[in-house]
Amino acid sequence: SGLERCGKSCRLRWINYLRPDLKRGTFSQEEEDLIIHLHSMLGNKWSQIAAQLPGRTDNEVKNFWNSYIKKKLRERGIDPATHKPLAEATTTSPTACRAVFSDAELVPTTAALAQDQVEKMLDSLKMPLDWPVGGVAGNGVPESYQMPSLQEGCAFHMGALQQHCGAIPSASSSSTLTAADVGAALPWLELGPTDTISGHVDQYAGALGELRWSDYFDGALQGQCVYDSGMVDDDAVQFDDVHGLSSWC
DNA sequence: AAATGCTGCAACCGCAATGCA
DNA sequence: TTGCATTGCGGTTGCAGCATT
Repeated sequence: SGLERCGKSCRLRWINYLRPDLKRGTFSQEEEDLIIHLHSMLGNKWSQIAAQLPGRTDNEVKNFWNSYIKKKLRERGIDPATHKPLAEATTTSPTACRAVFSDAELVPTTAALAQDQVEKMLDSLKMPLDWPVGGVAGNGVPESYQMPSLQEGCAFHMGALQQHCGAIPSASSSSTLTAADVGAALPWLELGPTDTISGHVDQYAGALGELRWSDYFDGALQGQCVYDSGMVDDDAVQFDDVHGLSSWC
């Protein structure tokens, strides 16, 4: 054609349009699910998302998100930016503001957490608890807490933890997770000497490594998934602590 | 048939990171 | 170390094609 393209423009056109290995055509349901899943973990990291989709470019993924998925999620009452129900932004009701967590935000606890460790954790997080145990101090703060579901297999909301504890190793960095990482990220765990915390670290790292797509609960009333049922992986990490964590919103 | 609005997507823009002489 | 070119990336725009009025 008579179009004049600079080198940069040519390169871009090759990458996004002319490359022979591009898949083209509409996105499959599997690709759509994967994009939503990865976006919940990575945000607008289009190149990283596209890297998991053979034959798709970051530009294509970005356009697909902006033109289709975003709209679809909104129609389902989900905020595309946060992957949480839109209702959350307009209400303070504890039952209505239940978070929609992605796998990346969930880290299974260990059975080894002692009750005093749990209490310490909840206290350090300053959670507005709704299960105080053992009376209330003069300042109105419960003296101790009960977290019935904090047992093996339940999960924390990583976003909330991150606000209080700073950087927490992400799933993508789990391969390099060390005891020091966990200790630095989760100081409230007070895991103890190195030789005794390896089990915790292994479990933490292992759980991160096995995180999979699933479990987007709105949970407010029926505990149902806010996304299509086909997008749920039944083998996903069990998340059974929605009740308590809902009060964090 | 014409005007207007909407949508999808290729392309553009600007910035940061990287490579290299 | 410095300066320039190239590459990578994410946000945004322009526009063709389609739908609606």
